[in-house]
Amino acid sequence: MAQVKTMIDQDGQFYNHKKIDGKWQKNWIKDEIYKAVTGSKKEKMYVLSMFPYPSGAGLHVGHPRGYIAADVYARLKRMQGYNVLHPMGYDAFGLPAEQYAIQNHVHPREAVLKNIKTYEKQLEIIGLSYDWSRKINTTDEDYYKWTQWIFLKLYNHYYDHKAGKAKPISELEGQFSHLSQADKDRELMKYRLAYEGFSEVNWCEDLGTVLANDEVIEGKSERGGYPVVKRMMRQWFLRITDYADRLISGLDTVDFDESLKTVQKNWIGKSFGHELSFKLQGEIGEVETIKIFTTRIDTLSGVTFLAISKDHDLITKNVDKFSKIIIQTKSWGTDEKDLKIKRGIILDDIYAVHPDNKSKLPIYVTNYVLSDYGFGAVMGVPDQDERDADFASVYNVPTKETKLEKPESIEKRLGLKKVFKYKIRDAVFARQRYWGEPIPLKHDKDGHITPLSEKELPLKLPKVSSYEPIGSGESPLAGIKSWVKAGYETNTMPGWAGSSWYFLRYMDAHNKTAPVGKKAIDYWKQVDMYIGGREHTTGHLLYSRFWHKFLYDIGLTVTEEPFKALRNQGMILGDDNQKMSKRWGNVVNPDDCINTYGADAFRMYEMFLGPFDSSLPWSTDGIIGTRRFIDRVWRLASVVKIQNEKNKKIQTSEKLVSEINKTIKKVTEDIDGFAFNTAVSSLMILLNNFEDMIQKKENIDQKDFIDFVKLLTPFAPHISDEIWTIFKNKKSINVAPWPKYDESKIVEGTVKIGIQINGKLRGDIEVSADKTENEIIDEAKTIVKNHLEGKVIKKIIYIKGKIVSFVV
RNA sequence: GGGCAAGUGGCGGAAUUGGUAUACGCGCUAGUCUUAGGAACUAGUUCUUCACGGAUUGAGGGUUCGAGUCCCUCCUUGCCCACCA
Repeated sequence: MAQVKTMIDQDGQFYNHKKIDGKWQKNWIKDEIYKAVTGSKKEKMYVLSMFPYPSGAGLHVGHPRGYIAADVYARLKRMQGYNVLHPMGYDAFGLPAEQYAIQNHVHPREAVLKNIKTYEKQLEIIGLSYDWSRKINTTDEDYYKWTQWIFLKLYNHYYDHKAGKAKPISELEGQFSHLSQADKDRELMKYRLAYEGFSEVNWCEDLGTVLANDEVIEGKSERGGYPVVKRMMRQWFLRITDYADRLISGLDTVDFDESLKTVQKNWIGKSFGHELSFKLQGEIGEVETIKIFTTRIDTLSGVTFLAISKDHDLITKNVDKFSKIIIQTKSWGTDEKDLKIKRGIILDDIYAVHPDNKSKLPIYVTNYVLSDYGFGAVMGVPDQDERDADFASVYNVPTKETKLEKPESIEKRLGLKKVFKYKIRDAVFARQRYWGEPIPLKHDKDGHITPLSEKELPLKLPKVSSYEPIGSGESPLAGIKSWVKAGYETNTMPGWAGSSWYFLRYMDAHNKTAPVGKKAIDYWKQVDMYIGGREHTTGHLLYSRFWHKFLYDIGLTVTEEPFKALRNQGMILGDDNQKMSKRWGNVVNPDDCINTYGADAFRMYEMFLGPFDSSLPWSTDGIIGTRRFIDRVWRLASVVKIQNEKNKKIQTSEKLVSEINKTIKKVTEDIDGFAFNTAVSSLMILLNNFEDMIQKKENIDQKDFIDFVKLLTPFAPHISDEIWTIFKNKKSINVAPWPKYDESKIVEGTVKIGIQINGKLRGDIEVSADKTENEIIDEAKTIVKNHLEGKVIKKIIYIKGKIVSFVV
């Protein structure tokens, strides 16, 4: 190694990342080498990182991990000759910007633009290969125009379950032509994929606003600790439940993590069972039966009671009769702790009849039956169901031994239907807030709703004097006279609206006549590789899949699924193994790391830390390792350069050529498989091999060295380009062809294999490729002859290239 | 309570999927060069033992010539969902 050092000293040069990083970042933009070309003859490859919500806090070292991985992948694909689309943008509607606006009395847009600026500066110095010409921002009018457009399409379509796809609502209008306008509106609303309805919200009287679930802690507002109650509120919903089956079946066609698929399937929660009506007897009113859903119809003989929720029709349609019960149930808490205690009230003078044995079954109003699943009623089988048993023991309901029966015979006897039920609920698509897309609908005085025409889009957010929700719990839009007078909807869209289709917009970011043009969607089709956090599994990812399927139905997209493959990154934790947060004071800023060690060392370290999908603690100490690596590559480059200038004919040793070919294979496969940490480590091993050769005064052909630099390029694009030019190459190494390996050169002359006796390692042996099995075994015997003395060999196992094992 | 992961040196982790455990990096120890070094380089570094040797992948058991890897029981940690009938 002494030789290496001397040469460096003569040059007096160390790698100066501060100069070189910025130089190449500028060059790349100037030469537009990362620009994706729609319609190119090259094969397309759409690599996407989940776009960020630009918060005021900026990036910490955990955020870029996914971006860097996506970038490494995109750079590999580009070098492999693909036409790569790798864009970036911002998801900027939502609560934090609005809070900031309220506190600082500025327009939320100002906060958003300020934060985006910070983000962009931080992203820039990492050296990511984005095509910035396609940048989007969900709060731009040119963008949210199309979010509103999609909403209108949802409003104007229904789901035809026979055809298995969405169809125009106009097809249904004929059915209701005999009705009055108001009745017709009401009927159609039951079919629209975007529909108006009511749902319970967390209402805080003192704050005069609706709160999200995570803003409520133990029945009190997080801010101020004021009481929070449930209240019904007018909302908009999207009928995602109509797509439940396709959202499940589509999972079979995509390359996602199996555990993630399971989470989505469980979230959708499809279960198979039966519906059954129990006749009521006694002092019954309007309601004559209680309908239940069960997945265990085979346990019917064990039913000893019925349990219904406090919102069941039987109660709500007999308010006078059950007024006492209604008052009592109101005091039942809804917190986790309250729900652990089973509560119930028996209905007097009224009971259900068992369909088989005609026994009288008591009916209880309980807190453990959900009102919005099944029919808000269950048959109680204490003998079989733990929860029913739990309840029965508290209220002394008798238990009956269950004789399990074949579902088919019960179906036949009672004439039951098989049905499917889903856990997933229709998605609430309205927020009583200012900073979101206005919902493009008009309410007439008589209650009739008129959707805006496409020409009227975008419906722009009006200026308001205050961003606080108004005291009625409605959004600030309800406080604007002209807005209300015009009849515009005062709810805005939720934060996930803009993010449910943004990946389509990148394909054709400046299209004025459609969300995405025909030519662009036909070429790009779908995202080939999507990278982001696992926390979006049941939110963004499910909603995007839903929207995409709808857009497919109406002919806008050309694939059923938006994302062909998905990879999740693990979280970067603080060095105290806790989530990085200001609260714990363990936040590490990428800017400082990059400033000290350079973008390449930072990028490599992020990838080297550990497996991409596992959560790992950050330790800035370790980054010195990848920085040393960068320095050593730099020194090696100057040595190789001098060697090649001195000698015209240079041949790299066979052993090193073999190592290079091995590494080409390994790095290519590892990046494809998102095993970045082992890819980096194999680059380090190869560098060690190069240095060994230098130490042995062996020469290295610069062509072979450049192959190594190419392997390095996806991880460390700056130094790679700098070395590339030092060796008098033109353009950028980032668009140079990826090296290919030669399988025949990987095979080494000799292999060391282990010798085992009864499974214990007792020695090893150097074997050349031309030796036969018998020769190897005989040689092995002599090596371990001490261990074999006086023993009879019962069996010999030989695994080529791995092991010789003697059983004695 | 349910589901899903995962337990390997002082630390982050690797192991061709049943075949030489601890690659690579950090840290640490010693040395070289240096006015100096918290720089760079060289050598060493799982534990135990002066050594020969022995032990070792959360614990215990099993299958196998051979187990970090497969099976069973238990323990621990992390994440997600939580009364979905």
